[in-house]
Amino acid sequence: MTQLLTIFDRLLAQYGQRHWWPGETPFEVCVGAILTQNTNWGNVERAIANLKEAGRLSPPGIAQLPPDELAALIRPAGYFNVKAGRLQAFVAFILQAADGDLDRLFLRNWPALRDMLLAVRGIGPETADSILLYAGNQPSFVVDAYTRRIFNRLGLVDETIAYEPLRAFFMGHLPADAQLYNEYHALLVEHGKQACRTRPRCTGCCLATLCPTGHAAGI
DNA sequence: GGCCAGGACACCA
DNA sequence: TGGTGTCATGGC
Repeated sequence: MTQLLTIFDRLLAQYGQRHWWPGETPFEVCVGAILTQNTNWGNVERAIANLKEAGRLSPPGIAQLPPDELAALIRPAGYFNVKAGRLQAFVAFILQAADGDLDRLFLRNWPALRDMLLAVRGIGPETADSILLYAGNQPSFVVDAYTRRIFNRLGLVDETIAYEPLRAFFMGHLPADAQLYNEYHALLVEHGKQACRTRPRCTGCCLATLCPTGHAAGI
């Protein structure tokens, strides 16, 4: 608990509040969560802009669009055929489960809703947790490639740790606080982009003195 | 021109 | 259960 909060405090001091997730509405956050799968966020922004311009950034707007037309709109996000199917599976789910009303959807018990989201084709654990946390404000911690890389370098987890145990590591050591989870994941992404991608070890960054590999070895 | 980016899934052993 | 291939664009 203390160590995880120390890391959080240092990241917050370094980068400040991130005000995540970028998106004007909860639905836009959900769409972004699907489109950003293994994809640079800048490309996702182009795709979302296309959907907005076409007046299709809504559950019925996406549900009623022919798959090839939807794919053409989201083309900049990459994997456009795959993601078109995933977006339509997601909107079919929320239309069926809550008549397309996300506020209503998030009234459900969130662990049960997580299982329902995971059953939707194309919604894996990271996407489900991003939707729950950033669109639904539910305390479901999001872990990603940056999280695994950073905490492996800190010597706290194995680099091959699977998604669920890594998520459980955080949720077992932190209070169930959606605002804390929100900021923590956003800070980890920022740190991953700025520091951990450009340095082989976390020397010279705000976490250096906590890093047994980089700091102690002086790499 | 190669690598990477806020994954998920099918297939195989 | 774990490893590998596939999906694809755009920035650096």
